[in-house]
This record gives sequence, structure tokens and C-alpha cells, in this order.
Amino acid sequence: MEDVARAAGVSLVTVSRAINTPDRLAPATLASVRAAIQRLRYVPNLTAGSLASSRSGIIAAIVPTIANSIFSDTVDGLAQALVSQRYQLLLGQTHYREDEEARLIDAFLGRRVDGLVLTGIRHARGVRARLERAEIPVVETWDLTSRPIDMAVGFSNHAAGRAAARYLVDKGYDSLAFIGGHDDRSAARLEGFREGARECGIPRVLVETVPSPSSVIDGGRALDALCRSARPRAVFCTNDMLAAGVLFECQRRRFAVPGRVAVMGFADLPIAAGTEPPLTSVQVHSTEMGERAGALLLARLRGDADAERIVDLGFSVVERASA
Amino acid sequence: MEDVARAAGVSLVTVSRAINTPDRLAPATLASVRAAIQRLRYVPNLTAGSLASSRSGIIAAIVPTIANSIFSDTVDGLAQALVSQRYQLLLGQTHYREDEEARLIDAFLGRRVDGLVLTGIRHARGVRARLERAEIPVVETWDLTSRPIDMAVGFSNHAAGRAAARYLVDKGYDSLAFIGGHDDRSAARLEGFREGARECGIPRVLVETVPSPSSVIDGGRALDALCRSARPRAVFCTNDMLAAGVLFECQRRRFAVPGRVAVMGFADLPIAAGTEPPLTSVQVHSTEMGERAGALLLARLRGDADAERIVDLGFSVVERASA
DNA sequence: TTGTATGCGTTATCAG
DNA sequence: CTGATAACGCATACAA
Repeated sequence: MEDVARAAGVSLVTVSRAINTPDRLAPATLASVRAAIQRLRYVPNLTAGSLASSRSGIIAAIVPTIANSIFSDTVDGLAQALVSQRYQLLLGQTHYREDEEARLIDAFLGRRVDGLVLTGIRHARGVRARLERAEIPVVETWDLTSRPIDMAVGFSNHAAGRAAARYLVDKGYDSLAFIGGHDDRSAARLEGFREGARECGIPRVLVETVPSPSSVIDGGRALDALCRSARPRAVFCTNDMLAAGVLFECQRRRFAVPGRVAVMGFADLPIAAGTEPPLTSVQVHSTEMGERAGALLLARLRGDADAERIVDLGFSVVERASA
Repeated sequence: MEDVARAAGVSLVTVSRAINTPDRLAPATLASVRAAIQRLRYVPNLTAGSLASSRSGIIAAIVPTIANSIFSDTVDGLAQALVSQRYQLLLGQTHYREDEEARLIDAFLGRRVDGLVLTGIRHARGVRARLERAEIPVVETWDLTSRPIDMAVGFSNHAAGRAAARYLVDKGYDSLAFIGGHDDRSAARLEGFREGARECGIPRVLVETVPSPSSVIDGGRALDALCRSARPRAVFCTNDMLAAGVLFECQRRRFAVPGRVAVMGFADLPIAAGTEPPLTSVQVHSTEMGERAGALLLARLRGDADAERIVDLGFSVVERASA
């Protein structure tokens, strides 16, 4: 920066201003500084800038795994929101482990990130306190709570599960099965699913859990396992990939869908509209979740104190042919 | 840090050492510093550390889009490799635009990242020079070249496309179609596919391109478009999701697979093993690509000068029932 | 509109 | 094994 200043015949600060607040410089000055920057191929050191300004320009996001399209969609949305304001995105994966989340949070706080996006509302003990002490904006996603650490954008997994059960019962299916992972959000959906079924006079639902992250093949296996001990009329899968696996397994077994067994997915991924039969699913706005999370952070960083703290994006059952 | 030093009755440097090189401290000193750190809830400022040490502890990765499982798998692998060495991962998306890639690279160089992982081997002009001047390790992924910017880990997309064509012809299919995006790597696969077909005496292949990022539904549409003007016996899709869409479309049209039309995918995603019929695909080690990229960077950062520069992970045709 | 002085919180170097 | 001192490269308050 000193070299640039010398080359342009100005002082250090002027170079700094040419980069950060160009409109506060005389056009001629600005031009000569920019020319010098180009000529010397000067690349401003953001680390030094961060240290001096105590703003890192970095937002961190923590997801269970990026190799699951629902979370990668959210990260995509978040990245979109941030790129416009020149924030950079630091990414961490927990692999569904609370202690990993805590480790990542510590590491990111050390980096003095300007904001943090978390997945879920359950965290290791101590995390909440550390985040509150850090005094940075935090958004929890993919679920809702009345008492977020700071802000939250998501939907009620419990209500979504309940809605799925009620939808299926409304359609006339009386023997319900649930296929899902055992992470917190799947568990909430299951609880809601059971409650919805109970409310409709169905006291018990079949449950088959699969490891998280789950995949197409787990869906097929789960249906296989269910059919060994029972004869479900409708299967609700906590993720469209599982549901696709169930559809393929139905094809193998020559089960008509929805005639012999109805199939319902979750998340309304692009695949849902492309299957045969097209998949009835619960739409949850994965990408928008990231965008809104980003928007909440940016608003707070801009100083908008009156921004919302809890955004319920809701969900909706998208009816297609499979159920 | 000063507070901690005072509380522990040592100097600043000793606190720094307790954090970075604990084995060079007397056990008693270390213990008292650690106690003070805990007591005061001291969170070391990595930004200041980076500035002083001129090592940021950050690796950046740039992918076309994270919302496509092949790239998110690679990012996953990379993140895995880095987390063990306490490197953090900065993520950027180009959305298949060279100028976005250039912008991101500049931003990341400004952040003084310790290493960079790129997707593909084509970049905007000037990028190569800037990266060489930055003197940081760079890994290009998802393709190979004899002249990488620095290092590369991938496979030959051209050879993979060629192998797909030869495989299909070997199986007796004489009318070939290609469904793929129009990004560089898909283009390379198409070129290879055409070459392979030509070598087997098939001068022309049908081609249907879809927008990137592509999805299941595009696969169905593409098959639809192809069938309007021709009658392909075998379809090679440049991505398993497209292939799954083709399978579903076949189901809709009551085309037997592979009897009426054979379907071949690419990447061997988890879905490939779960479809009905299971999908013949080209396996390309997406996750390992990220892991190896991370390993190459780490080796270089450790100072291993004699590390490899080009890693060909190869590919293999995984034969299943669909072709 | 531009410049001067100061500090951001560490690590590296050297000395003891 | 520990400490004193000088960077690291920039942004901010204040002055001109």
C-alpha cells in the first residue's frame, strides 16, 4: 500500500480510501491511485483490514453435511445473499455431531466472523452462552423455536410431519408408515406424524429409521424391511431421495403407486416433479431459507435494529400422483 | 492475551506458545496458562495471528454450484481432509461463469488464503498469471491437463465420454444419443463420446443439451425431445440425475429399459444403484477428488516439495442393468 | 478533499 | 524454557 501511495504521489490513507470509500476522493486523485494499483498489481490485504477495522467480512455457515441437497440448497441461497454485499462464506460440517458443531463454532469465533448460520436449534451445552458473549448475529435454520439464540428462519418440522399424516389419512390411507433418519429434525417430523395420525384415529404408525445422511438405496431397503412385518398403505419419507428409492422398490415389487402403496416425500427437491408417478411432497423452501438467513444477517450488520428475529417460512403439501 | 498473561503470571509470548507450540513449554507453565485461558474465556484472534504469521489457515474452494451433488461431494471430501489439520474452508460459486471465478479468486487472494481449489481447467485470462504471482498452492479438479496452473486432480472427461460410447457400442447399441449440459466438462465428454462412436463405425450421435445445473426433470424433457425426431437405442447422460429423469420418462412411455432404450449415467451417484433398473454409470470418485486435492495442498503447505503435481483418479464404467 | 498519528492482537526474532 | 521488542498491513479519529 505504501508503494501504491508513493507511485500515485499520495498518502497511505488516500489509497485506503480509494479502495473503501472511492466517492470521497477527488476524481483525479482516485484515477491516479487506481492506475497505480493496476500498475503495481496491488492486492489489498483483507486480513490486515479486518484486524484494523474489527470486521472480518466473513460469514460462517455450519451444516450437518454439504453432501445432502437440502443443506447445499440452503448454503447456495445463503451464498447468493452474501455475494452481493461482498461477504465471504466460511463453511463447516458437523456430520450430525453436536461436539463437532461446538468445535467449529469456536474456530469460527476465533476467526472473528461477522455472523453465523447454524442448522437446527439443538446445540451442545455452553454453545448458547459463547455465542451470546460473542455478540455477533446468529441465525438458526431448518427449525423454529420461541427462544432462538438470536434469530431463526425455518418452519415447524413437527407441524410438517403432522400435516403429512393428516394429508394421507384424508386421502383415505389407514395404515401409515414413516421412513426417516434419526437426526433432530427427522425426529420432530416423526413426532408430528404420530400426533397427526393419532388425531385422525390411527393410534400406531410403522416406523423404519435409516442412517443420516440417507440415500435412495436406504429408501428401498426401508420399504423392504417394512413389508416384511406389515402391509403399509402409505409411506411418508422424510426426504425425497428416500421416497424415490421407495418408488423404485415399488417398481421392483410391482406395487402400484399409489394403488397398492402411496408414497409421500419431503423437501420437494427437483426430483419430486420428475419421478413416475410424480411425487407428492412437503415443500419447505430450502434455498429461500439460506437467502433469508443471509438477509437477516446483513440487515443486522447494516444496523437495522428493528429487523425480525423469527421467520416462519412455513411448508406446504404439494399434491402429485404418488399419494 | 495480555489479560491472560497477567493472570497466569507470564509474558505475552508464553501465552502465544501455550496455544501454538504447547510442547515447548514447561508443563506447569502450560497448565497455569491454560487455566487462565479457561477462566477468562479467552478466544485467540486468528485474524491477528494470520497477519503476524502471514499464514491465514484458510483454504478456498471454487465450484460452479454447490447445489449439485457432484461438486458438493468434492467439497465434502476437501473439507474432511482440511478439518484434520485445522484449516478452514472458504467457499465460492461461479454459476458456470468465468468472470465470477475471476472475481472470487481476487477476493480470496485478498484474504491471503493459504491454498486454492478450482473446478475445471479453463479460466478467464489473467487468472493464471495472478495465481502464479500469488505463489500459493492451487489445485484444479474435475479435469486434467498436461499444463496445470500448479497441481491437478481429476480424470479425462474426454476419455470418459469415449469409454461410454465404446461401452454402448460393445453392448450392441447402434444408435447413440447424448444428453448433457454445455459446460466445459460436459463438452469434453461429448467430444469423447463422438470420437468413441466414430471409432466404432458410428459417424453421428444425437445430441440434446440441457441448461447447467441440470436436474431430473431436464432428463425427461430431453428424452422427449430426442424421441420426437429419432429413435435412439442408447442414451448417455452426463449426470445420473438426468439419467434418472430419463428412466422415469421411459416408465411413462412404457419403454422397456434396456430393451427399447438403454440408459447410461455419469458420476455413479448413490441414486445409480437405487434405480429400477439399476443404472449403468461412469464412476468418477467425486469425494476422493476433494480429499486428494486437500491432501496435495496440505503436503505442499507442509513443505513436501516432491509431492505429485498431477493425479489421475481415472474412471470406470460400472455395469448395471440399464445398459 | 487529503494527511498525520495511532492502534488492531498477534507471531517472529533474538537474547538470556 | 522464557521474555523483550519489533513487525504484520491496514483503518480510524482527528486535524488541516
